[in-house]
Amino acid sequence: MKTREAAKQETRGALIAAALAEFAERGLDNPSLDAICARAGYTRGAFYVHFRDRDDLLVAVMEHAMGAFIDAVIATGDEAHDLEHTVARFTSAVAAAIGPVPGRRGKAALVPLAPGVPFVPFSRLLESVSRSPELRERFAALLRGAITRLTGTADRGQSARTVRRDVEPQQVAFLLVAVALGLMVAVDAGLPLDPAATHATTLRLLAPSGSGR
Amino acid sequence: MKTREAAKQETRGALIAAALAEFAERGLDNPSLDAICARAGYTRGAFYVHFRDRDDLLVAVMEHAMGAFIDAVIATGDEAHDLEHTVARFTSAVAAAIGPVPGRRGKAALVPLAPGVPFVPFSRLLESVSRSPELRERFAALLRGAITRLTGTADRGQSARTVRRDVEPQQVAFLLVAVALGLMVAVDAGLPLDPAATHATTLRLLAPSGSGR
Amino acid sequence: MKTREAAKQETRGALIAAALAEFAERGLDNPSLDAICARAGYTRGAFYVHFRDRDDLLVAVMEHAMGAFIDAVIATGDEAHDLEHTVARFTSAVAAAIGPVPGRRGKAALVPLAPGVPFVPFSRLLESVSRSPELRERFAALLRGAITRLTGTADRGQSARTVRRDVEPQQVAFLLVAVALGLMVAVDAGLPLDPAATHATTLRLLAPSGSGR
Amino acid sequence: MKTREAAKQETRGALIAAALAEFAERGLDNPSLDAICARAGYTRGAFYVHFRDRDDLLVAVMEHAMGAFIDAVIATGDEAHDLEHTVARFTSAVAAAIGPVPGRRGKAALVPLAPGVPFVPFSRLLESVSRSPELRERFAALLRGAITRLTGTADRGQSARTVRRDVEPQQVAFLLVAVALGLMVAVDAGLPLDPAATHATTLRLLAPSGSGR
DNA sequence: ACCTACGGGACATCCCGTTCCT
DNA sequence: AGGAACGGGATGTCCCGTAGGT
Repeated sequence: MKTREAAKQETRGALIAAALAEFAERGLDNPSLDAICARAGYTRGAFYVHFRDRDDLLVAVMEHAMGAFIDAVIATGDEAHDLEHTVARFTSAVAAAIGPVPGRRGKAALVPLAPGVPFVPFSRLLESVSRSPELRERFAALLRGAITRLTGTADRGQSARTVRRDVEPQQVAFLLVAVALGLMVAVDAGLPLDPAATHATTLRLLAPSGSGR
Repeated sequence: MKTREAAKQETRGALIAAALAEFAERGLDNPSLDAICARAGYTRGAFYVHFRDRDDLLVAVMEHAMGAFIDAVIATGDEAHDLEHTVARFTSAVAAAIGPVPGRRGKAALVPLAPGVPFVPFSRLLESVSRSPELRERFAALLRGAITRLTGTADRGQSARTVRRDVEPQQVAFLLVAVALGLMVAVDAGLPLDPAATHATTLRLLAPSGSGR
Repeated sequence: MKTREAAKQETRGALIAAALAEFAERGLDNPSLDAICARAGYTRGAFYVHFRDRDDLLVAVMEHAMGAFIDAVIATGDEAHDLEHTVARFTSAVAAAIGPVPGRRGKAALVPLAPGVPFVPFSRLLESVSRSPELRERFAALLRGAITRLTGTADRGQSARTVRRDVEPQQVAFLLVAVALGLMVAVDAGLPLDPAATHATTLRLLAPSGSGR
Repeated sequence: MKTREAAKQETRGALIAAALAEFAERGLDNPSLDAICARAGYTRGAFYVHFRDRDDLLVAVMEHAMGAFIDAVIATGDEAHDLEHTVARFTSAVAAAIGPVPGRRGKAALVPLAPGVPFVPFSRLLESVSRSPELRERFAALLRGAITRLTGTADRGQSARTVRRDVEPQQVAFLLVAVALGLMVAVDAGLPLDPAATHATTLRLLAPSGSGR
């Protein structure tokens, strides 16, 4: 057969993919392990080789979802040069989170994972974060990273006179992250979001006082 | 006469109280209905007289929690005259949410219900919101109400020149609610919160441009 | 629906019947509880309402088989007037135990239950007897009953001069029961049985010394 | 050189001994292969080098037990010169089977293996016989051998006028084996055995008609 | 209104047989 | 030869929702 480790990772991957699909289609709690395993082409005997229990699987799945979430909502890497771009990005990302799944009225606010991959409701992500300490720490680290990056962005903005200078960059970053999270929650709850207006207002609050307009 | 109705409501209340305690102690999913009913001094037979199913109970319990949440975090009624008070109120409320339960380090960000009553993690509240459409609608209504009130507050602030006038009151209200929700999430995830700084920064962003300081 | 108790007994009966069929077809250990329950039209949830565990079911099934066993092999009730009849009866019964299931070469020596009902290997019966104390006691009681009846038969035989008088009736009865059991085991093990010869020899050993021939 | 083969047989022996001990202590089905292997100081990896599967081990173990059983109960070799000795031997052997294990009241009728070695209940032996065709055949062969030897014994007895001559020696042998097996079953089921009386009655049935007494 | 218990279904554990690896 | 671990399948427990019964 294969080389042990390869087969193992393949099985694990198939289980995670199947779980992801089931979670997206039927919620985080409804799919039975049997259903997930059957979809992956295995039985529960295989499952317990790779995961301690159901929660352990959930953590593994959410680890995937989390990176995508941060990528989409908070902004990644170095391409986020200015605050304007960043804010535009996450407002539209949050807005987009509702759009792509029109058939599912009640379950808006999903976290985009990867292109062509199913979604996971934001509240499910928080739920799993609150369940598993590991995931919790990982989520916190992601938020801290986002704050750090946004702090740099804000700092550069102040140097470039595109951001007002009477507020501390770190506080600005913290608030922006809070806003991003809060928007996810609000949209998840069904509040209508006007991305353009939210974007405009946020930028105006951050703009230097004399900046025309 | 009335005794029938009274006894019935008493049973229902006892079940809700027991559920609240169990939920706070062991999470939203772990406590069995048997455990909850036993704690209330009944069996599941009584339970199904008062609630359609487990989710129905959860809704009832969270309805309680929700009012308290809004009271504590978003501000209620008429006593919130100015934005400064309002913002101070919710930042300190969020901060306070961590304090009162020192023993449970990892499970911060709890929703205060009533004095002397157990707490429910914010993520649990979101979880149940995402589960039940009724609760979802109720939560959305609370947020809309908060936005409405805050819109009024912002509007009055603009008239009184304590709030900058180049932003729409409704957008400000929406963002403030988002910040409040986001802070809950962030604190829930374990991020450190500096209430004073957050408070100060928020107010400065909203202050009129020439407002000294 | 039904009147509680009726439905309960119906379910229990269906499970026992299904178990009996599965045991006869596939052995005592091979059939899974799922298979048995499915055949009865239930799930394992129902099973554990009626039986403590798998062994408990086995006991219940064997209780049925046991009565039939005694009926067929050791002789029943009052119709067994003389030893000749009795011995003829059990030798032919043991011989018959092999016949009716031609397809199953290796699994001879089955216990006839009721007409039109599947069979159970004698060794399976002993196996379950050795597992459950209740069943053990019940089996012992049956054997004691058989000995008692045979003692009476032998006694009457002695009075009628058809049975030799220099042996104690009780010892004769004991030996005859032992022979019956031993024949079952021997046949179960695959030894060829000549019912006529065995019958004749047994009777001759018991006949009075001067009895012709 | 020989070391390979020696080590191999040693491992196999250790596994059989461990299995024997476990079977005697906890039954034929309860002990897991892991438990047996651990007791022998190996893992299941070693096990499957020496045995095809669990049943294969059982056969190997019971092959041991079987010889001892025949030795003790049916009589061996050439020292069994007359029927009186033979019958005395197996009645006392069956009686002895109950004695040596006083602590385990409920589990009488054990098969002595070797001095100082644990016992196996007779029903266990039958159980395994009914499971494995090889073992079955081996058991049948043993019984056939016993019948052959007893036939010789009976024949000699008839020549010596110590056994009645109006019955065929082979039928006598067959019945005696059946009685031996039946006594094992009866004692296994908890019936009280009076060895002396059983012995005396059996002999009298076989004695020539005019033989005093 | 409340209890008892039946029946469905999920989950975690255990054990076996096999396969890769040493 | 022997160990490690993967994957299949069965078992028993737990829990939920419902339906008889008081």
